Amino acid sequence: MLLVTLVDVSGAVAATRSRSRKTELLAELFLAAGPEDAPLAIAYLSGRVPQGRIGVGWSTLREAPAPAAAPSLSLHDVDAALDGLAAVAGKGAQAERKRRAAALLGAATEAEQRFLVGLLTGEVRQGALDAMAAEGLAAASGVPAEEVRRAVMLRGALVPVARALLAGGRAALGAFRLTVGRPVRPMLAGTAASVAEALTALGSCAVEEKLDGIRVQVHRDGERVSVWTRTLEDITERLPEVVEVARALPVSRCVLDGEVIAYDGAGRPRSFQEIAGRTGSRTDVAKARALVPVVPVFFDVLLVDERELLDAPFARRHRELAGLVAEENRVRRYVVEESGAGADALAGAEAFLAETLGRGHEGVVVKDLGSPYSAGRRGAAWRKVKPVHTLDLVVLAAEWGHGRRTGKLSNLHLGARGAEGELVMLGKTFKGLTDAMLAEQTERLLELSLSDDGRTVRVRPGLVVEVAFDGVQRSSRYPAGLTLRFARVVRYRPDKTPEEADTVEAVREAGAGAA
DNA sequence: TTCCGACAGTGGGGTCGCAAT
DNA sequence: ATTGCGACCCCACTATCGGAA
Repeated sequence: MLLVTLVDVSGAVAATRSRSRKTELLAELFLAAGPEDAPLAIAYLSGRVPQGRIGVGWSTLREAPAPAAAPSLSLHDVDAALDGLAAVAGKGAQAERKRRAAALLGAATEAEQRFLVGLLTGEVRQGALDAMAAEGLAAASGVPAEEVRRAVMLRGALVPVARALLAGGRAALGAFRLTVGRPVRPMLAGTAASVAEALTALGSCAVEEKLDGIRVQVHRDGERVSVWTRTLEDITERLPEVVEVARALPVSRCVLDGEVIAYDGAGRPRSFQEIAGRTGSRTDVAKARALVPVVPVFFDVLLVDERELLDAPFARRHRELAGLVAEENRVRRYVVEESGAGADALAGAEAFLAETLGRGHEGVVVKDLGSPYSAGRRGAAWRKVKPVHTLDLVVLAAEWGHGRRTGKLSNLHLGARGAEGELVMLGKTFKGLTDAMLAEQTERLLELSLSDDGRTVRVRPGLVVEVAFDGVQRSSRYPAGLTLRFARVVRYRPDKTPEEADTVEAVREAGAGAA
């Protein structure tokens, strides 16, 4: 199949907002590709490259060569070029990657170049990625979408499922079962504004500690142990402590879900930054381990010996977990039975949240005790509750938006008042803004404009915004040495002047309170 | 008819490893 | 030794479609 065929379909998918139409277009293309080309077509149209890390990003692709006049590239040509790129390493790698990328782009037409650049920078913006591609695959093969989705969740990837389905038909999906040694997509949590809201939504539930670390899925088969992240990266080699804990469990096979954290000398949880640094270290694991030893803390189990538990209710899965894993390697929890739901249960759950925060953790996750493990879904069955802080900050500048925000000032630079009354930048945010707010802030900020370099508009201090955030973290980027974690705009404060905005000192205190 | 679950889009800061400077 | 880049970790929120209620 020619790349141009796929690029045309991507354009058509982007041009319609109807999801059912997108699904039809994808299905037609997958059928046309045939078993030979469909895996590549599906990978590219779901915004992925099979090679994974290829070391090519925006910077490498900045200056594209003149486009080809006529399309000639096939999907296999692209695949071969990406194989070549992925294999480049060592001295001169940057230049060699640039050369190879330019050769590929030079063989592509203008439209093909745009698609390839988007694909390689993770910005295939056609309003249909992984989940829509799975829908398209289901439509193309005449198999219920639910079965395709489940197979993808259990295999952890779409392309192998597509290959099997197109070659072997619906019956081939039976092979995709929970398999020890092969990770499934983890179940994710939705949010709730308060414990009360979560309890009302869920009935019989467990309120569990939410730990601020790295999500891990651990598989053990005999002496063989593997550890994966949320996106199913294999990090077994980096976390020997986790392997040791798994090997010591009194079973021969199991699949566990949990979080890796670290404690300081006083037994308080260390910051996310420290844990992430440790988990990311792979060159000298022994040294990293000595500095920041980690501990796995599990909250779910998907398989024990021959018992597959994905579809078992959470209450049953937790009984299995408690029988398998020592208390110090399990999250603390507070159980609310439906029969006991009421003021007492709410008070108990809220007290548990307060204790959890007091121990230095992030918040709680409230989980429906009757729910199965919905691999890969941001299930309504799990709801996280975290405290939110807010401050009033001054807009110092704003960046022009991209995509659907083109022509609107979007990303706000936020400042607090310093000791001398000067404004100190603390970070940026583009979150929480409705279309109406985007339109209004664009107009107001342009009135306050001091300069515009085409990317960033600097403004006179005038606009004050109420910003919500989860906490304060150390920063090497901003002058005060700190920045807000997950900042988002709640509302404008037209009633406040920049002189009435919060101070850096107040931000620091909010951070201390949050920790 | 209205409501709500699921998706995609729009990006944020920190950290590590690698190659270039 | 420092810097730039890519890739990954954590993530919040809004708009929209289309099926459920």
